Amino acid sequence: MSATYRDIKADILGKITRGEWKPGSLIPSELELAEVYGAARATVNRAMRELAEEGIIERKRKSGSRVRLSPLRQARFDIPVIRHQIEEQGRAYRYALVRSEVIEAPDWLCARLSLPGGARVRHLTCLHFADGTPWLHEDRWINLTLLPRAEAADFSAMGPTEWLVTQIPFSAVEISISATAADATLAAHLDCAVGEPLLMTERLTHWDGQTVTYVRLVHRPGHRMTTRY
Amino acid sequence: MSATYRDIKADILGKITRGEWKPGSLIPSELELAEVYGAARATVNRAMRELAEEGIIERKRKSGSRVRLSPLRQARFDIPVIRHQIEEQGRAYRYALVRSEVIEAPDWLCARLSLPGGARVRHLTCLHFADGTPWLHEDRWINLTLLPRAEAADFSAMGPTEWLVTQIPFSAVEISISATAADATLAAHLDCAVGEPLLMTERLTHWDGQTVTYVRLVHRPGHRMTTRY
DNA sequence: GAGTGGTCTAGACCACGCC
DNA sequence: GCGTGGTCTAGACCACTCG
Repeated sequence: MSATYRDIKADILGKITRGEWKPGSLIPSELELAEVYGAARATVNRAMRELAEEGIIERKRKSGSRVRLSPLRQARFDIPVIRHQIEEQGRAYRYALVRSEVIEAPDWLCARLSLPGGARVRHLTCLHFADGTPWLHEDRWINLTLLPRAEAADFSAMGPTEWLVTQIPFSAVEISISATAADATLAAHLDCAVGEPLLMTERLTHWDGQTVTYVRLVHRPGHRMTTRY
Repeated sequence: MSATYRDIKADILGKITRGEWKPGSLIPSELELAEVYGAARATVNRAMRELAEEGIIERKRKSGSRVRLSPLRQARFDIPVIRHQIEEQGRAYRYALVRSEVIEAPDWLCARLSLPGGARVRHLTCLHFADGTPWLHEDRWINLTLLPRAEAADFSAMGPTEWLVTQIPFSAVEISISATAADATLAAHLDCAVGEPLLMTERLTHWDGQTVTYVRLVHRPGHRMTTRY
């Protein structure tokens, strides 16, 4: 009798995946579908809206809704808390602080963070292990002008990522993924050969228009980021 | 007077980013917020639902909604159509078919695609250029058992990706990102040194429970995937 | 049991975008 | 203009879950 928005969404998605409604073709209007399914228009609207958000259909006022030609626009990757990611695999997590210093930001960092020359930053190098083998190398820079508390904080037991989420309420983030070659330091820390290709994630965290912290995470050799949709 | 769900969402997000509502703390119920904002509960519900989808808050029946402790769960990356990605930069797109063959799937491919031994596949190697410089190397395998039309298709002018979207209505996809080292072939095609670290995207496309196609996209040296949220 | 979110309805008005 | 999606409302019932 009463179709839920999930039923309707699944049914429409079925018609698309089975090829009954082909890419580029027009889908009946919300009013028509509401009648077909015996539901309110708001219910049909929610089903269609979610399909649009997922990149399966395109909607335009007056012209109606169409099945998208290229079936997708975006992929979502989970950003795990490192400790959880490792523990979910049933492996033991261990954290180690390798190096900690307070310095004047080098030029490349000033450029990256839009900092004035001579700004002081805390620079940390940390390692994350899974069952004793290196999992992730973390190079973290914290802007002390914006977060002076970071100068005195103790990162020997708690990693900077975990500490930072307790300090910064919420923030705009820019994430970048690329490939890099292991230099001597990375090779030693990640237990791999110099020159080995490694997956690198960089994150810039903004707050109130300024950059609070920059982190460069280099994953163990062979690491993959995977997602389904 | 009348607050839209966008207004409400922005206002709540503001309270969270400004630290008025701290991570872990309880947010007023929908009913209370509806009164505060002078809106219907459905309107508040939509604002809160979207904040939950974006990983900003957590909701549970009876216990209510809380600001998440770790402010995020996922990042979205746009999956561009290569041609568009290049043309949006104001650069000229060019496609080239490097190699095409129909073969029995090698063992590693059978394993990856859950194919029976001896299954025939079409294997294509293509290059995508931006302003004449190599942008992306594409290694594509198409399961001919599921898509026999692919055997006769001509990929000299149209890339397999563009052709496939016209053939497969919609599909489940698995995406994987990793770092790889350039071998001699890749180095020649992408005009870089052997051993250079390169970002690789792999995609498995399923249809009706079976794998239709597998593609390995290797990006030009220094390529970054970037997103904000 | 009772509070909270999850969803549906019927109706309404608005905004965009073709014609 | 007018059709389509975008959103809001007021009210309702249900489902989960905590005490």
